[in-house]
Amino acid sequence: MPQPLPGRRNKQETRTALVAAAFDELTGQSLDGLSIRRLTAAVGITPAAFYRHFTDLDDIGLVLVDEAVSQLASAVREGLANLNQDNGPAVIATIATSLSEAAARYRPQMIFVARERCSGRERIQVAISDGIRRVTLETAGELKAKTRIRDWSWEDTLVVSDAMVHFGIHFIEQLVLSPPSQRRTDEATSLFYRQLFLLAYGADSIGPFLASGGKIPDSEFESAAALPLTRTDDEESPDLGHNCLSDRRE
Amino acid sequence: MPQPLPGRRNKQETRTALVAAAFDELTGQSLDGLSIRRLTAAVGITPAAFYRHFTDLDDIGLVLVDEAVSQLASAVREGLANLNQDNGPAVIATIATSLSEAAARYRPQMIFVARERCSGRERIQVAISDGIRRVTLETAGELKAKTRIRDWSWEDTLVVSDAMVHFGIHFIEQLVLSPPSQRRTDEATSLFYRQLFLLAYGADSIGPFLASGGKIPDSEFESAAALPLTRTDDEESPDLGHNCLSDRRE
DNA sequence: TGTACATCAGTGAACGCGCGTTCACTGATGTAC
DNA sequence: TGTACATCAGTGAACGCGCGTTCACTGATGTAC
Repeated sequence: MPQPLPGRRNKQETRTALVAAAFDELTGQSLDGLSIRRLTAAVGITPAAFYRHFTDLDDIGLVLVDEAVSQLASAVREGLANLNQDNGPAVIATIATSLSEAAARYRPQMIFVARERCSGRERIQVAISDGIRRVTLETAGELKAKTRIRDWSWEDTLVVSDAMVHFGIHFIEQLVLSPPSQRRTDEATSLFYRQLFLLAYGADSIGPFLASGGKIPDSEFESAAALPLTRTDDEESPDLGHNCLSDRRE
Repeated sequence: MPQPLPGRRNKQETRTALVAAAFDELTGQSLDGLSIRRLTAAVGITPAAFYRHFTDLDDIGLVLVDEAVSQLASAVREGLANLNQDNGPAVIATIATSLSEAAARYRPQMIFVARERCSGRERIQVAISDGIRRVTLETAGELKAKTRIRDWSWEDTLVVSDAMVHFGIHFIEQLVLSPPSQRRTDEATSLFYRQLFLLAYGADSIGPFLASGGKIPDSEFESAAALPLTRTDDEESPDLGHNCLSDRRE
């Protein structure tokens, strides 16, 4: 039975078209401004038909989040693929290339992430934050697996991966939120490149300090002093799994 | 003539109330979802009266940007007030304190900045980006004036200040975008604190490298290679002015 | 092969609603003389 | 002090519009026998 199910003629196609049209519309406005009527008009169906596919705007929004975060995660994963501690500049260049390719190829998806990351729609915002969190965790896993950071605590590693991911998001935002221009692209790329460099230098510089039993002095910063900053070798991995991003729901 | 102008009874008061009500409404939704009718109802005037004060939603939006960016800039300026190269941890703690105080005191304003920074309303987005750019420039000026970074080129200094500002925005976003909880606040503070530390270590570590005539190798990163990374002492300050943020329009 | 039936993606009309914006107006305030 | 006048923040009714959602329906498709 390779034929489509009875009566379900092109349901999946229409659904896909709706999602694509949504990304397209959201290139120029926020989810709050999306309208079911305009969306269905773009796909060539009646407004009422929308409800055959989604229960409401938040429902399709979560699908958008899923796809967008997924593309972001792929780009990051690709960028980190040949992470190692020996050829820093090349690794950083690879990361920058992966992200800027993703920004070009999946521009609507990246715009969506940037825009709705802080949106007022709580479910959407939470879903995106969770996705980014998973990317950050995976990045931390890669750092521990492949760089000198491997001796750091998970917590300190996450400080680095969070910084990397946010530099990356900042980079993508710059590439994607105004009409692409070569000059702006070059500037953003150069900025991202140097920021990762700065981070690598910082981590390298703190690393030996920690390894020699040192501790970043935080005594003067009372309210955050509760959290440890020392090196720990035997710490448990957080609820991560190195390919936590692979198990996409289908 | 200390009395109000004829007929203008409480115009300024009403206007202020509208702005306040707008920030209040925008705590839970984006500018795209704001309605003139709900806004005026919150203030206790008729929808039509809105047009005595603003021409449309974008118009009041620009006023919101102005106030919000201004509060952000004040917080950053306060945080940087006693920057110097000798007591890193204390300086970083001061910055963190200033930002988290601003997040608590001006929560609606900070939410607005976070949310509309990538909004689809171009004029709003550009206005916020410009504001953040000014904060970044001012931060760079402070770094050059008060830290070891003073020997860096403006361009490289901006790499550091941009990173600092975006860590700061990231920090504020975390404090402000979900209901405040002590645990989350502590975690975000600790993260911000360590990220600035990492940056400081990175800058310190690259600094001597540059000062000894070194150059960060970027030969493997062709597309960004056009931009210089060497130390330059005689470079012109960019269009900045150290108090470029002080000349608010009244 | 032919007929009766089930499925279900999409239709089209209808609904009530909140929206932005306009307009002639009101009435409190202050000024001119 | 009193009167005529100008100013203008706010009114309230009205408008046309696009919105989300509902509902009984249609008609193409595939299945049972």
